Amino acid sequence: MELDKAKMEFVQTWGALGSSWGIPRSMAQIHALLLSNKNELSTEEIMEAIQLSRGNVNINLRELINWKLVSKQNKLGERKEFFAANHNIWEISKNIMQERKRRELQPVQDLLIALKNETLEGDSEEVLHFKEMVKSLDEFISQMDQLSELMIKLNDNMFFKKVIQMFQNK
Amino acid sequence: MELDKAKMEFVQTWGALGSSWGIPRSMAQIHALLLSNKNELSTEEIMEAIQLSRGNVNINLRELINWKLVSKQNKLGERKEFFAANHNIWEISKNIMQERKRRELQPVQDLLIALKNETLEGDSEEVLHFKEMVKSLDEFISQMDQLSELMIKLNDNMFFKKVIQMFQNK
DNA sequence: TTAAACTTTCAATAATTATTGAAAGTTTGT
DNA sequence: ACAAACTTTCAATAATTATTGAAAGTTTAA
Repeated sequence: MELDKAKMEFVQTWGALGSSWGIPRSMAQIHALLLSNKNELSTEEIMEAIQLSRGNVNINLRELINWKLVSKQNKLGERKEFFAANHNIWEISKNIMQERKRRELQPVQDLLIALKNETLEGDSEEVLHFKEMVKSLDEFISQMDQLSELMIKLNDNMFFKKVIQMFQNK
Repeated sequence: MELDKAKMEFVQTWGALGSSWGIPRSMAQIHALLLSNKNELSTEEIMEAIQLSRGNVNINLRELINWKLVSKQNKLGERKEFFAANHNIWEISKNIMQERKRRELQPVQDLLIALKNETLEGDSEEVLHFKEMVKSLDEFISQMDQLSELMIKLNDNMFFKKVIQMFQNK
């Protein structure tokens, strides 16, 4: 198969994945294209490769930079800007997790904490149940949070593998 | 604060979270409502509480049942069906993870495996980079997969906490 | 200081996805 | 067999979200 065809298949599939997880398809596609390329690409090259408008590419590149998944590069003697993906899979996943946590999980945690501190009026058994639910959700989220922190620290591939193996036989 | 008000805040926030993660807002809202209630609710009660149409509630309840997050219940002497959430947070997260893995991650894994087995034509350095990228993504996904399997096994709260603590000081 | 090269913005539009609600379908009791 | 009670379906519609593209803005070099 032609390399370029393989790249485009990856771009499509990665775009679909993003899309079903609430990431704009174009953003995920641009990310996939940059991941596929060792070298940095210009806005024009991205537009051409995935058939997107200039505005779309511009906005989504900015977002990818916010997420720390892509960085701007300058080429000697070239006026225009080039873009390259961060190719470290651990950093990629760390940055995606951090960003989504901050944007989308934080509001939930904030509400759960607020609800924990509220005195609720109503049928006492129902109040008890609700409080219990809020508490266990909050605990669960905290634990996932800790687990993700842990994973970030354990970004040494080998060590991580060992940890998993170690507990796999439990 | 009134219990019902607290419930509705939770419903709204949970709905927004779902929405930003590619889960239909109504589905997440219905789930949140059922989580908030100890007792099972009828379609009518759900429609009333969240102001949704009968069709919407029906379809999203079916989906929640597919995801194993909700079950149908019968009440003695009542003809209509009632619905109750699974209240075990570990099972909830396990089921959500499994479902999303199956639906959305599987196609990516399939593609990555296919690409690993392809012979690619093109500039050899670029091919090498692309192959490397595919390989490390595939490895990463497998590891996350294993980690999630592990977590499912470690659904004993206490033990899980210990594991985290154990490595936290690393 | 000019103008070409390049980037950014954002109102308009398109595409996608979710929701409605009425009609059709099913089940149950008499 | 009937009809009331209830559930399901799905074409039409609404809501949301993403994308376009042309105009405005910026930077650079001569």
